[in-house]
Amino acid sequence: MEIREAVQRLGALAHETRLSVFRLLVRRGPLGLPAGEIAARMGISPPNASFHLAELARVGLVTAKRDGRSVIYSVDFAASLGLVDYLKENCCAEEAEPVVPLNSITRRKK
Amino acid sequence: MEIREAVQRLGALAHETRLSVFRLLVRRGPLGLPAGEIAARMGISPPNASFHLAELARVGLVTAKRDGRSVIYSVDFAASLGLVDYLKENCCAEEAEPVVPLNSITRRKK
DNA sequence: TCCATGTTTCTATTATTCTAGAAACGTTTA
DNA sequence: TAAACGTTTCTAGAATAATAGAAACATGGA
Repeated sequence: MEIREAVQRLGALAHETRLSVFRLLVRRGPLGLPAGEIAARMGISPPNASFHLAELARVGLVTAKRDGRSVIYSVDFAASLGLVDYLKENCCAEEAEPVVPLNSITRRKK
Repeated sequence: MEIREAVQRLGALAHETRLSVFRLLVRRGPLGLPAGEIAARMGISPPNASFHLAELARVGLVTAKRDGRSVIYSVDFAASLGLVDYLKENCCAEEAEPVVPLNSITRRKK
């Protein structure tokens, strides 16, 4: 995953309402939930839910499909796992290669 | 980890400069790097680096300690791992318990 | 076709975040 | 103590994100 994509997805989850929505959808699994029910469960207005769901969809963490009058949102688990893997690899690998030539950038007089 | 904390840490990483700084520090490991060298490596001004480092420190992802004139920043690996674990548990557990009583919230006429 | 339902888009407002540059602060060395 | 260095804080401005409510859009059923 590229850093831009990671930043966008992290940003999408970096909001309490959106993270809660996302967790709800994860628990729900592949079935997904209609937008209106998500709004009701979260206690937010349908426009607000739509706004946040659109952001989650924009960055690829959830997908939407219409079913009659409803729009069913569900998690894209591959994308979600991809983000977790990115963090694991880039943010917790303590024993990775050292950052090399310290003095090549800030030249300090010995 | 509580959701508030997760949101704050996700938000701290949801910025290209900060995520790059964080990755640099992860690669550097426990030794850490002084603020000025971080700024030089990232190609940003010292005040801007300080601003982003302060945010990373505020949410607990990095720690700072003074060493002479320099301030050395290094990753808090426990906190970082905690965030990754939070995501793994809450965002990828496809087979978790189902979201239960669908009709108790939005009552639809059968 | 008309109406009800579910959802999204639009508009306006407020709040937050980011950046740049100047100034201030703390530490070391002369 | 004065000067230099490394870093942070402050100030102001610009950009971005979030919320509410009204309006518009899409679908299904009478």
